Amino acid sequence: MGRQKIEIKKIVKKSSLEVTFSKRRTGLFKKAGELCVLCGAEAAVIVFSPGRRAFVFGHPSADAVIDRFLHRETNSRALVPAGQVHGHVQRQYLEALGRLEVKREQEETVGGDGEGGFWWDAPIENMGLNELEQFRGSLEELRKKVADRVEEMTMMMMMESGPSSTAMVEYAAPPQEYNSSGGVLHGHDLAAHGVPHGFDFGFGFDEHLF
Amino acid sequence: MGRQKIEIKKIVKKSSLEVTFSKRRTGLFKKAGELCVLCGAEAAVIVFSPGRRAFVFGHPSADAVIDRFLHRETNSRALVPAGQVHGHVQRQYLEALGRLEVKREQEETVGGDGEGGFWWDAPIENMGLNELEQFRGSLEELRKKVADRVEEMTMMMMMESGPSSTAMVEYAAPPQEYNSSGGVLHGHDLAAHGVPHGFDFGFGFDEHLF
DNA sequence: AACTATTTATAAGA
DNA sequence: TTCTTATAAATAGTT
Repeated sequence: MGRQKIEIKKIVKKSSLEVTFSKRRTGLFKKAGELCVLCGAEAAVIVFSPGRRAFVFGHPSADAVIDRFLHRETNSRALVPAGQVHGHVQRQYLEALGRLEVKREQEETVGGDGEGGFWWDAPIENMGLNELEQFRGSLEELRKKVADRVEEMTMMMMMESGPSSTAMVEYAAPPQEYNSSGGVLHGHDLAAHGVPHGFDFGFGFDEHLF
Repeated sequence: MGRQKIEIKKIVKKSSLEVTFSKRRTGLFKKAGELCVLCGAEAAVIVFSPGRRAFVFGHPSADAVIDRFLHRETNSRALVPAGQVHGHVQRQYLEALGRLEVKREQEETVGGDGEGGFWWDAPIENMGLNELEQFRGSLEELRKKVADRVEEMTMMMMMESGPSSTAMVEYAAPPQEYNSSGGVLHGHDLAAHGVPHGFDFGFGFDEHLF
């Protein structure tokens, strides 16, 4: 949608990638907001830039939508686009497990044009089940943290009110940076997430941020 | 973007609303997918139609992105659009609790054009804390179900493989209905979500679905 | 950041 | 509902 048609393939030129990411993320959030208003829908959009920065849109809030989604897994029906049902379930779990030590090819300005496929298309047959166990353990831990959080919430709920609305938030990985507008919610406030958090699988990558 | 410009306000004519929701939801997912491919980003989009049906887009999977989001709450910076920070935290929790008995004004073809505000802007001061307890209890229940699910997964993970890709899934609240395309994964399969599920608060409304 | 030439998305209509 | 088509929007390449 511009001076020239582009193929939907990874942009290699970093500067272009950044500007495109910025423009399209904005457009995506706008679209999401319009959908909510026009149709009375509720939506959440979470986007992680290749630089690991998280951008979030939510109406009425990302947490509300995410919670709603996470709490009603039963009674579902899938409409997978192409012909890809195989490995779906499996892959989701792999992802949930915190993503394995599969090499990730991003930010590397892979000169050529070959798609090469996404990293999560990597083989998984050899994966052990210990991750599964780890997951179970983490969940148990989660349960505990939630129980504790309930106490905190009990307090917090007593002291706030007033209208709110659609919120677009950027969760930054790095300590300081990127304050274009709006107030800053501090740790304590942000800790109040619908679904308790704070448990981690211990995985992660070190990439440049932008 | 069509024969005629439209205002971004809730569509009252139900038939139009359904068509618009469908078209725009599709467009939103497409945009999200393009953003992921073009920029090497990861994104998740969750949309609940006014009929309470959930549509989900995710790359590499909604769960992966959601998990990643939920696990890194610290170091955040908020960019709230208007001037609305009040009640945010609180509201998030209310949402998480499964939404209270706040009258929901949707689908009702409220003739006029007055916005009237969203249902979630309803007062909440009178809410008790019993819901909180119920939440805690549900979580405990969740933990159990997850533990069981781990067993199932152990089995499932052994028998699937092959490339997959970005997945668009529709989670339907009602038992049967709405199969426009793609294969149908049965309960057992779909139960395999990154973040365990299956617990319910017992709330809910009965609305038409679309 | 702004500015347009074009490509896309999509509101109506069939 | 699925397909057209006229237009409104989004945005790629530039400045």
